[in-house]
Amino acid sequence: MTEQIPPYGLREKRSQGRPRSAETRQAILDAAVELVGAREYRDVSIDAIAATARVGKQSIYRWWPSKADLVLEAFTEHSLRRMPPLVPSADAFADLEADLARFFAFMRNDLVAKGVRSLIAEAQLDPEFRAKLYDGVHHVRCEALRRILRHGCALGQFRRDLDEDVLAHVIHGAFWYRFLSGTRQPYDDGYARDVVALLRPGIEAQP
Amino acid sequence: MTEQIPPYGLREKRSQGRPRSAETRQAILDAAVELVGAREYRDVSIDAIAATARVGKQSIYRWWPSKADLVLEAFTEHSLRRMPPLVPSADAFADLEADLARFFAFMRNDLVAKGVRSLIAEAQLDPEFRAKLYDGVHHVRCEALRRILRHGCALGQFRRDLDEDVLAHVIHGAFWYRFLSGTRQPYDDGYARDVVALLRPGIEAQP
Amino acid sequence: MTEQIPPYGLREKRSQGRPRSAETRQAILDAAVELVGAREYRDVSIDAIAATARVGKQSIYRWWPSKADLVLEAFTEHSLRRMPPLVPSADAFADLEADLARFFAFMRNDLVAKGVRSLIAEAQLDPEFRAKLYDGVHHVRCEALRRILRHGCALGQFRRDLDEDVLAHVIHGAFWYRFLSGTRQPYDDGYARDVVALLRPGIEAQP
Amino acid sequence: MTEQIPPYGLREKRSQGRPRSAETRQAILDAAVELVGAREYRDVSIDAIAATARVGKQSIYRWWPSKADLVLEAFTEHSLRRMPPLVPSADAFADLEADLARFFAFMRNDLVAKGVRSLIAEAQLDPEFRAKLYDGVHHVRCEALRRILRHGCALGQFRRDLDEDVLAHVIHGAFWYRFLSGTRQPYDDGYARDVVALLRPGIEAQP
DNA sequence: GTCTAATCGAGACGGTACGTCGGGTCTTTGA
DNA sequence: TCAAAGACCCGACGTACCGTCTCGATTAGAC
Repeated sequence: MTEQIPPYGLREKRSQGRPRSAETRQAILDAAVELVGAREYRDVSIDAIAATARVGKQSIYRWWPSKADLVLEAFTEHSLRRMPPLVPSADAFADLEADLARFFAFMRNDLVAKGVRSLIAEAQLDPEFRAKLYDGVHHVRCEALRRILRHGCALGQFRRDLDEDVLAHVIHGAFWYRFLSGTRQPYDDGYARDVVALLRPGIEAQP
Repeated sequence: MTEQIPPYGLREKRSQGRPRSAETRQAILDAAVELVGAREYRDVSIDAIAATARVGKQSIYRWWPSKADLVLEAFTEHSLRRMPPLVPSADAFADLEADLARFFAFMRNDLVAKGVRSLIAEAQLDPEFRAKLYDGVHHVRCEALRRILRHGCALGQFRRDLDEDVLAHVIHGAFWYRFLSGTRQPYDDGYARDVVALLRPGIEAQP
Repeated sequence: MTEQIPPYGLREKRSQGRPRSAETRQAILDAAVELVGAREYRDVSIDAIAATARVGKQSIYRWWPSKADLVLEAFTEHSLRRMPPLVPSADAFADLEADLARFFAFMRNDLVAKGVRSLIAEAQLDPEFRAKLYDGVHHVRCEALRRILRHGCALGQFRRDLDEDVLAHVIHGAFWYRFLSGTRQPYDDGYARDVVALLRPGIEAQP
Repeated sequence: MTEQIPPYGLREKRSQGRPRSAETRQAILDAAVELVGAREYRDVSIDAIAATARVGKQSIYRWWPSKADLVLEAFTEHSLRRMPPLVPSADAFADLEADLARFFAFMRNDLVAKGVRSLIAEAQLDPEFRAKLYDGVHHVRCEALRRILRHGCALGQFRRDLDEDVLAHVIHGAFWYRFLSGTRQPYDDGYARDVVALLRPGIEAQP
């Protein structure tokens, strides 16, 4: 995720000196999630995270370059990784709709939504972080979608000449637009169905 | 736009006292655009805007409740309003693609992109501002799209049973995803063509 | 005292902008004296002074370059200026002894001693501040002594060929040594008498 | 010197385990002197001393309770002990002047002066350390002076009824005042001569 | 032609958070 | 047990902005 800092436990060489404390790390991540849930992201200060985690501020700055990076890692561990991959069925269109519906449901969780919104905001203000977020969130989702697309091609349901990127971005865009724009229309099961229905004729392999 | 404070010149009754200075107002808006262009939005402080505009800080707070509202108004006047409506032709699909391509080109301008990114970021962190931004930006674009859709229906090119909202959000989402997610794929004329081509079978009226 | 910052109320031009608040200034000085009295100088943080004075930290940094400068001004106003000049009598030796005894008594006050010790400490660590402290404290005392010396010469009690600086430094040194060195011998009326008695033969005009 | 911790090599029983490294001890003391010479005492951190000495921080804290104690020991070994006792001559006044002049010259060394100033500063802020410093520095000097006084008495040059403490403090005060107060007058051979000359009539045994 | 009240530039004010530094302790590995 | 390394908790630092306030100086309409 955050490329500079390898995930805890994976550093190649046990360097000398006192090793990093796993309790401290987890306390910080937990505090971050808790506070982002409890108040506006803007109003979550590093000071408050440190105080909540009963940790020195330096222990945060030692391992994460910014609040955004910390929150990204916190939410990645807390929730974003918790969406298990979909098991493909015999109907790729159904899989597509199910995957969308499942993702929509996942994002309707208030805590998750709040965290993701914060990350999106941060990403707009910092191109470097935008890249990190792409790798950590968007890229993962795109891969999931791509798997369904290839499965649909293999099943013969989808056209062979589809541009995967365009399709993936249109489908995901449908979600992100409703999530980010402030429109009041929901991203629910019905929306998932409508989106797939709208795109189906453009995707479907001709008989 | 900023609901609390009606746009300059529209307040019903100017009670006695010194009237608002138009130069001051414009200097503030200009300074805001200039500074957002020159550095990162988060590094643009109200103090800096006031100093650049050679204006007292109070003169900013008197008329705009926050930096975000100021920047929204500044960019609305500076650029967002500058996109004239498209004149409909005999081919609604061509109109759709042209409108998209035109909007993409508009957003490829660095200054505009920077301003819009800032506003999107702010909108994620503040639900109230999200609503303002929807009215000021997204709603306007949706209306433009709707006009094309209705024209397409009138021409008999588009299906009558389309859900305008779903279609508008899918189309716009295609743009916003590429703009916001950090993916490296461009939003250019080719993308506009691809998006319309992908959706065409789902939109087109059946013979 | 602090040369950069003219004493409050003496700045030549009423510059534009909100004028400096006298209440704020006094609250800061009072808080400084109070806290230096209540705990060790080292443990008096700028944060604590600001909090005690119910004042923003910036309001301290705006007017004093360091804690030492603040404490110097605070104690100058609080106590160091409070020692009224001695009225010369017909016996310059008695005047000398009385002035010393009076100064000793003044410095036996715990609060004053604590403040002065802090300032001496700071002065050792910072040559610039040492100069400020010399002007504000040592120089003032030297002047008082010089006045007595000249008076003694005028009366014909003191030798004419005395080196004022040497004499002043020997006399003051007698005090500062006991005050600063950590010796347990007191600086009391008896010590004032002994010092004057020891020096008398070297000072006295020969018949 | 540092009462809690007996000088290296004097602890009665070295219990089992790895013994203290003399190289480590010396490296720390050397680093302390080097850094105090190179920058301001207040800017010399324990971290920096440890890094310069290529030593763990704990190895410092294990043996010295504070930076001040470390610097006191470092300078005691480095320089303060290096002033050999004066050999008494047949003229106690000349001895007195020579001893003063020699001490002045010693303190005119920049490195020594910097170290001593630091220690004096620390002593003002910490009564406990003040006592240590008195024992380590002031008391030693007082003893040297006392020896000259007694020699002068034995020779019949000095009055028998002198108060040793008063005299010692006046003489030493003459130095410390010029050293500590920030006055620009020097503590040189001439000053030594002037001080002794001023005091001579008060000291000299009456014929 | 005053009077009056809001506006203007300027900048001080009470706050909050920042990211860094240093102190003194603790926990590893290794000698 | 000591030593080097360095992570840990803690608290202070000095700075940057925030949004509010208080000045003197303007300004145009109301009287």
